Amino acid sequence: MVRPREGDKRRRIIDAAVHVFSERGFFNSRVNDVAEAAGVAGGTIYLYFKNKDDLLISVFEDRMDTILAMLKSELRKELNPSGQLKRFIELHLELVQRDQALADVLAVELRQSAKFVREYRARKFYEYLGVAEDILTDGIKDGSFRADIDPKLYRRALFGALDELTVMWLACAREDRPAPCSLNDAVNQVFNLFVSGLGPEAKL
Amino acid sequence: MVRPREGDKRRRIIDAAVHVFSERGFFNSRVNDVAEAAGVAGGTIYLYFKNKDDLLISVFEDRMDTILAMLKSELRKELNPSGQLKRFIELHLELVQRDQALADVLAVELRQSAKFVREYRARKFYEYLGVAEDILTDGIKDGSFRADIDPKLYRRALFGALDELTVMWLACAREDRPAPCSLNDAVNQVFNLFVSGLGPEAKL
DNA sequence: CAATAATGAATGAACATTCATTTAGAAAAG
DNA sequence: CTTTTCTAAATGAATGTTCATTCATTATTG
Repeated sequence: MVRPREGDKRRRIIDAAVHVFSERGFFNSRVNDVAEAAGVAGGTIYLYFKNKDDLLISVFEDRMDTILAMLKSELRKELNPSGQLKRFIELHLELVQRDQALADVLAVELRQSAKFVREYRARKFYEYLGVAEDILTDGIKDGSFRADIDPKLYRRALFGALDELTVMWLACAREDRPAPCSLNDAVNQVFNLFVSGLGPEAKL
Repeated sequence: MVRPREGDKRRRIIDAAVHVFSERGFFNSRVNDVAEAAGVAGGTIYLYFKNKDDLLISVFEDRMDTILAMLKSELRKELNPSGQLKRFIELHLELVQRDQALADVLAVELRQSAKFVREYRARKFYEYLGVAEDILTDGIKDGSFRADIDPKLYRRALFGALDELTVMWLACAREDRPAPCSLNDAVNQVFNLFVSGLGPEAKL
């Protein structure tokens, strides 16, 4: 059995793809751009990926594996649903700051693949939503969240809110505008929104 | 002066584009598909629009004009920020049900144009966000909303939540799955979320 | 020297856009 | 009221470019 000659070429290609896609956008990126960035010949991409769409989807799957593992392990350290919710928000927004290229691919570029949006079932996206849903149902069970919410709907609302903030943040970064607020502020605002809403007097 | 031969061709093309784009997706739609659907020759598109991207952006602008006018006139009928917020949510989600093709173009297809996402400043999108922001600041001013929220952030969270619900709804419709809940339920859930949060005991 | 990995030049399909030509209606002329 | 002329509007076949993808060839390694 012949091993790949150097390092994991598949990994190198995926890493390169994150950066190329986030810089030029998925549709403006040539497969050869990714190859070049990975230090590999154009045709080599096709030894590891079926086509350009498959490469994008593979980027998604690869990174989501890491994110989901990290997310689950971090949430296990939180004792109650409220703390988990806060940590969930924090981890989502932290990622945006720590790895803007990845955030851009996940929040913007992925939506540009018809394959992804329409055909491919993003099992790992639903897994991410599932983590949020579990926090909500646990919270309902132990009385820390009201019982009359629809967790399927709330998990989407939560994801949508975080995703939109991500897009806003990325737009600022791309245009060298200052971030609208600190990470900590954003986490607190979103957490407050979801726990207390707009109501004038917060319980806490 | 020679008038256009029949009806407003520009309008016919825009109307056709909404349907073609929502059915096949922006990138899978040929300019000729739109022309055919509009009962017009391929080249005619280019008498009214600079290019394919410009057509997409024109669809956006055209429809947003209508939506913004309707939105503002409806909100004027509401007496307090709370009522306005509820109506805002209602109108957003109502549109998704009433005109799925349009909702799909606004929530999904538009994100597929690099021009739109990266270069074109969607003034009318910010106008839409501005309407939400005004509701929030009015509410803070008259004491119905807490003063420690960041309206710029909350308006995004609100839009993001509604947008994500839109995407969910459209996915269901496309796959002939039943809607996750009634329009009324969704409106109440989102309104409750934003006004009262998840806290176990709602004020109301 | 197999057997597999990698290469990158060549291919060909897809499609946005162009533009030489045609059409239709308005005005002018008779 | 025809007929002719004129011009903007419309047409759609042809163009040209842009890549994703392929595959015959070369390199590597056990």
